[in-house]
Amino acid sequence: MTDNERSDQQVQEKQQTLEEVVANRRQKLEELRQAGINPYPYRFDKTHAVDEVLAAFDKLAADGTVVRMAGRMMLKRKMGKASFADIHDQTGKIQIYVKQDNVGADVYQMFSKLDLGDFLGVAGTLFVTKTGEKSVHVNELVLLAKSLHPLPDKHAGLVDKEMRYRRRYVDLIVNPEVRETFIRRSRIIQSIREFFNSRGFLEVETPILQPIYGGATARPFKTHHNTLHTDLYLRIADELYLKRLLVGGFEKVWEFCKDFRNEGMDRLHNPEFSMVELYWAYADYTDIMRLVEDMFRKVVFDLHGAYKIRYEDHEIDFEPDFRRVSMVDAVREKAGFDLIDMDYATARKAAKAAGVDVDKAINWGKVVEACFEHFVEPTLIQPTYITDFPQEISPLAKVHRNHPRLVERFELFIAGLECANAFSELNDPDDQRRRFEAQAEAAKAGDEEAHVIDEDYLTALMYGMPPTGGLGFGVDRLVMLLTGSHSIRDVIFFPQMKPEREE
RNA sequence: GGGGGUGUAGCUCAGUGGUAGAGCAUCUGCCUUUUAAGCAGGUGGUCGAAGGUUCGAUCCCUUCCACCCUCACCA
Repeated sequence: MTDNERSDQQVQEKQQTLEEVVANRRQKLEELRQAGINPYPYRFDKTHAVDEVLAAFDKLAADGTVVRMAGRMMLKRKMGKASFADIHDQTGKIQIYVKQDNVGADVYQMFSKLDLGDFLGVAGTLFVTKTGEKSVHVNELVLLAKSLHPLPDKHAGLVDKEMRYRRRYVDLIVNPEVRETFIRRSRIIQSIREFFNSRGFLEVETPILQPIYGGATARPFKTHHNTLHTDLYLRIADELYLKRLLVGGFEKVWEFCKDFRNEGMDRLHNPEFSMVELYWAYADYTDIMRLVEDMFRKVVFDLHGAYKIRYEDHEIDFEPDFRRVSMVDAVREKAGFDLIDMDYATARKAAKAAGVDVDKAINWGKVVEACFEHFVEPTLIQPTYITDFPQEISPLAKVHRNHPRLVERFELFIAGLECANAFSELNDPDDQRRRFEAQAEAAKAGDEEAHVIDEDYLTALMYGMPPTGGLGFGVDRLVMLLTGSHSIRDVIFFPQMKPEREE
């Protein structure tokens, strides 16, 4: 080799930056095409998934069955004229053994140049190596898709959280536990659907684009319809539409809904998130409590085959009846004072003396809520229904049958997380109008999240809505609980991120 | 919005007031039962961005950007 040739070779060997690695893979792509190989063929006849092969390995190996498998090459160990490689499919990974004698020199030459990340299809028989690894003895090998972008470190994987969220597809390739979390998410959703459908609830769909938002207290995302020349809002809740369906004569409806709230983001909040809402005519909030308990037990058991789970250092048991305690009683237990008969000023004084921050508690209900959050909420580890909320903080719930200051409402807490919210729904149109008007006052006083008056909804109530129990729960939080995830971002495939800046 | 942390090669990470290192990936060679294959050799960086201090900054200071944690806010 002359000096000139040597330096040419060194120039050609330069491929350090990402751009150059990609360029090198493109070069291989071109070489494949020159050799008459389509690097992106159309299909592959696959007979077995990895888990199927591993489950029936002994029999398939003994029979000499030819299996046809496909997946992404994640590791490659080349030893001259024979190689091992690990192929991953959705169900797992398996080792393949590619020997020049078996596949032929041309195919082996091609295989030698394939990169980690390429998709392969192989056909072959099964055998166990000297070291005991279940493997595929490949007789036929085809490239199914060329990968141009290198994968993260084969051992350390991808750790950087920003990259994992922004490029979830890479996260999924290299971090198998992420895939497992999302498979569980899917199972949970299936289990919920089975439960409600089996109880005779009709799964329905209601608008995401709404002219007036409502059903929750939150700031909305606003958009514009060009042809109608009108502003629209992405829904913050489905409640008011589902209840219109009860006016219309449906008795048991529910919906899996994506809701959107234009608020802060943290480990429990993503601007777009999944809820289930459900409405049940002729039922009240005690019926809903029984329903929720049954649903949680089914979902937990379907997923874990047991009623006990672990979450963040707690063992949580779904088998016993969920505890029920009213909000003021819960505060009395922990704080030692009883708010139920105090007026606003007295309650506020008592709360302040106990160290509760009541600066923003503008009425009795808000004081009760502040005391509850201060003293009680963090202590609610086992599934607990907190019932009978103050009226001021519950504009869509019916007044309590035994107490005028309270409404028939509960929230379910598990592991300190708020996991469900339900009422005996307010169906008195005049009372509903008064509650909306109180919200409008609050909005005027600067509450950006107060309810807007929805005249059409009030009209619907005037036609008459049966007594109804209603429920809402956050699907993402339930998935967090059941998958041991600390952040909502770990149970949403593509959580909201700030757009990357163009450099 | 407050506080704390992180940002160095494609990935995972060391490191230093005198313009940088490892492992993996990648490239070349050898190797027909390896498995984080091995062995030998090679390439690779505007040390997040912009200012400042300094003879000299990746390191010290300021500001900014992104992400993480946490508190606050928030059905």
